[in-house]
Amino acid sequence: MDKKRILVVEDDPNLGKILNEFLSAKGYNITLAVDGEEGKLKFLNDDDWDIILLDVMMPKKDGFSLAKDIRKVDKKIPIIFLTAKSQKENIIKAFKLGGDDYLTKPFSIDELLVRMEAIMKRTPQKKKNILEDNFSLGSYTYIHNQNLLIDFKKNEHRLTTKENELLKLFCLNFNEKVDRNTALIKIWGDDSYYNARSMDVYIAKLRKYLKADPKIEIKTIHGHGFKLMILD
Amino acid sequence: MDKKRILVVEDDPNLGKILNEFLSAKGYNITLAVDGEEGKLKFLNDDDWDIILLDVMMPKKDGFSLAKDIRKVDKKIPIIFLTAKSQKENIIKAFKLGGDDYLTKPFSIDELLVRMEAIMKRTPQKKKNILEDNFSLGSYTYIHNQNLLIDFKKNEHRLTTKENELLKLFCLNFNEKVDRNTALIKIWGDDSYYNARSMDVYIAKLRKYLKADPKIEIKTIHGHGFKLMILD
DNA sequence: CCCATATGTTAAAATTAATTAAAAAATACC
DNA sequence: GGTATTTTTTAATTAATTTTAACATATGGG
Repeated sequence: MDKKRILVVEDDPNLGKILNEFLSAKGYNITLAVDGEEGKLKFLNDDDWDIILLDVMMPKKDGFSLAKDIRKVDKKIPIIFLTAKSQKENIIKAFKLGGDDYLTKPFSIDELLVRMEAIMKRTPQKKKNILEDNFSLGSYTYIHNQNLLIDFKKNEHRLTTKENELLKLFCLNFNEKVDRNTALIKIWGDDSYYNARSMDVYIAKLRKYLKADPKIEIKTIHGHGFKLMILD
Repeated sequence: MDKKRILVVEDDPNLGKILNEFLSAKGYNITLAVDGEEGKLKFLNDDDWDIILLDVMMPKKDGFSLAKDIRKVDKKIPIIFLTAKSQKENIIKAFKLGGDDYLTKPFSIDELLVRMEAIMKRTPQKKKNILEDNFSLGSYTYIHNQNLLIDFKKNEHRLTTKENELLKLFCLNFNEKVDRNTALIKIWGDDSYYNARSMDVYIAKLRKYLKADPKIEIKTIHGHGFKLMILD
């Protein structure tokens, strides 16, 4: 089984080091970021995190603000806040922002571990295996890391970067809604009007590629986004 | 609308009363047990709890022991411990027993609420409000995830997103009242005047689609909402 | 029975999405 | 380094969906 991947965003190098060593020893794969902006970059740069630990007070971008940005793109990834100050309003705010837990420093690292595990126990496994090699999409085969979409007659479509990122996002969220904004921020970096129009063009392209199998549909959810699904 | 059901096992009558009143006011359905044994009986006597709040120190049967018994029967039901003493070993033990959170008295009741909601957000809904793929609606067949309403002559109506969400909500609550506000908040996000008028337009559309079968009716409950039902 | 309010219905307006083509930008090739 | 090719973005048009508006009708309390 793959190691779970944890993004730790923490500006205190001591605590960062402790977390890194302890959690690595427990079999996790740790990535450390030392401020909110670096945390955001690392988060966006990758898409198979299992959990995120966020310091609240940090340079450049605080943990609450980062959590808000993360939730725009990913509604489900577990987030635990680690913080020095623990006023009641802050705790409530942390959960309202979509946080899953809130620990006040200094905390027991054993407690952090069991709390992390309790949350992850309730979090559906990421479908990273689905995209490991060949993803079967109706009568198509999709090999995302070769940008290849192959139909049942072995005709190959070589996908461009953007086409591939979009299709990959849909496959990772197969049968689930993908919000327009989520896709725009993840793939284009921001959700401006013109990027949205550009995405619409790519949706049309993907639909054209996929039309040989009438059972595959990129369904529009008006005002929200899209859903890749197979009809039966 | 069905309320979430909470089993509170707490021997302190004051705290029990506070929890009952507060959580009831927040729209939950509370059942109170005053010791571990009563808690166990009430838990076993019913099988659609949404979350369990357990005091640790209680007469007859302590919270840890009760949690252990509950986990023998149900691996998934969320459990939150509420306790006066907060030694590190106890916290760890609580989570090792399958607990989902651990609050030390006195705790903020608002914090309890947001923590409960954070856990339940990650807990799959009970099956009872999941619609079958092909829902038989009088002489129609409704395939909600394809936005299709098919009449007995195989004529298809492709429903728009809003039409579909509304019909789906009615089918989930077939033969039961759906409040206007419930529908507005679930589908439109808020219950402003114009959204309400918009919903009325959609009600008219659905009635038009469904008029081929005179037995199907979206009944108006003046001042409250609607009820989808079949006449006989 | 009246009246204020809620709901029903239809059409027009506004918004959002789909599609196609052309322009611009990026990349590959010689 | 310049040119051809591919990819991406912008633009313009069309289509679909949703909201607003205007007016009709029904309901229930006083």
